[in-house]
Amino acid sequence: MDFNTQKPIFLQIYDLVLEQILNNQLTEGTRIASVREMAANMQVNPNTVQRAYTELQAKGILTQQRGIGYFIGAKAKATALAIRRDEFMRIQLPLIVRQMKTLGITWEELQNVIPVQTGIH
Amino acid sequence: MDFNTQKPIFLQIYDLVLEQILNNQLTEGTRIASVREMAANMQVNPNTVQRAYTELQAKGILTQQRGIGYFIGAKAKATALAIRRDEFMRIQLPLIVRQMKTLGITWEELQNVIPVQTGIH
Amino acid sequence: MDFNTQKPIFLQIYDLVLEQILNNQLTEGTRIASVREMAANMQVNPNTVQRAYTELQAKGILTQQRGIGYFIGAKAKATALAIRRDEFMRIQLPLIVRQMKTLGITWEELQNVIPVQTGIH
Amino acid sequence: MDFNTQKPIFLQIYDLVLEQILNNQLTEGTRIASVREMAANMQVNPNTVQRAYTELQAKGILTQQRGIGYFIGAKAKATALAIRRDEFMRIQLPLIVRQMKTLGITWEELQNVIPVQTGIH
DNA sequence: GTGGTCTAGACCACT
DNA sequence: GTGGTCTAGACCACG
Repeated sequence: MDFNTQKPIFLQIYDLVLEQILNNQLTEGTRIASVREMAANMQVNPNTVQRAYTELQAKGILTQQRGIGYFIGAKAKATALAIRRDEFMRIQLPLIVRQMKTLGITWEELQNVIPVQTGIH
Repeated sequence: MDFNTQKPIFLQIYDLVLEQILNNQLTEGTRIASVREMAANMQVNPNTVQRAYTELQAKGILTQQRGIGYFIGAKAKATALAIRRDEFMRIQLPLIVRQMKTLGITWEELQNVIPVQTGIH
Repeated sequence: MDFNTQKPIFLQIYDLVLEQILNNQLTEGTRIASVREMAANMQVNPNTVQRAYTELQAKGILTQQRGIGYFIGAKAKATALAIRRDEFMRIQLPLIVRQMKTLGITWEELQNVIPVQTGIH
Repeated sequence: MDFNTQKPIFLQIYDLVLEQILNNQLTEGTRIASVREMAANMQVNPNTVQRAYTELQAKGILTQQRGIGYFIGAKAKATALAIRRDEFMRIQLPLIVRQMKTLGITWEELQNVIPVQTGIH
């Protein structure tokens, strides 16, 4: 976890789980670390993890079995992908396009820069 | 101003000024609305405008003449463009690329969606 | 059992037994499944079944014969009905009436909707 | 607030606001008590109020103006009514119907009891 | 002043 | 053991 950024910790955990589902590191039906375990792993207060899990549950990514723990829900991967794509297309993309216009950056220019960046990492 | 978003209002003003400079709506050497005027226009607390102006001044976009007001600095347009491009290329672009990868979005797909969005404006 | 609801599992079992008594699926004097059997059937922790049985015993619905098992008590059906009716009339009905008032739902409207719902079962 | 019930306090506050909107005690566009004010009124921790407000905002009942406070949203009344009606019809009504069946309570019986109850209160 | 987040620690119901 | 709620108190960004 990155404690020195603007992004709330609970959101960082939320995103982490989503990403691990998209990466197949967490597969549908498996149990995810308990609130307390995750809190210990992340060096974070259990309440903070709780909040992330609650939001994930509200979106159908996690399901809960009482007294047992949280599990990756069925269709979690599809849902996660849909959520992310929607966010990207609806919120981020328009901002990007608008900014490129005012800055006079073209798509061609962009695609020339990208190979350099992705080649390094 | 959009009061119902997460983006701080002072940042919205900051961005607005930058954009107007890039659009030549504000040209170098002209006087920009006073803190109070701008606050009245925007239906916003003067403190908020003050903060935006202060940050713009720190970046050399605005210059202050005490008792007279704020002026668009020399080279403001070039500076604004440099700031924005740098931000975009160094910070935003890598995030975008990374996200597109995990979401499986291609550049071709993106360019198909964009005309629809930009066609509206 | 429904693990994904807010209703405690032990209460779900409690309700199930009551309902089966009212439906004559469980008749007075018969032996009910042992805690372990029921737990196995329901895919549930024996403690959970135990709790349901204990509460049923406290209300006189079940009687326990040590070393043999639990039995449906004499007058179980009458008791079950009394408990339920009392709960319904004293606790639930006033809440329902109050809510219908604030929502502007009439009894006529309700009875139009119900056939649709009950027609399915 | 009722601290001795099963119903979480934050939900009680949530419901209270919804009810006051339905009662026209809170009208669209007005500012609702700040988190801290409400917390003081209710003798409750600010975090608890915060949670209620956040959920209300997520449902579009409240809107937020940064640094100013929460306001009753446009269409709040209609939304509140829709939420409540949906809950009632989808969740509560089927339970009621099912219970009436097993208890052998008829609608006629019900409507005879109700005038007595509502007459008193 | 406003809301937003986080921690530490507690208590509770449930399995 | 599990999660759910709550408190007290703190710190922060924003207006």
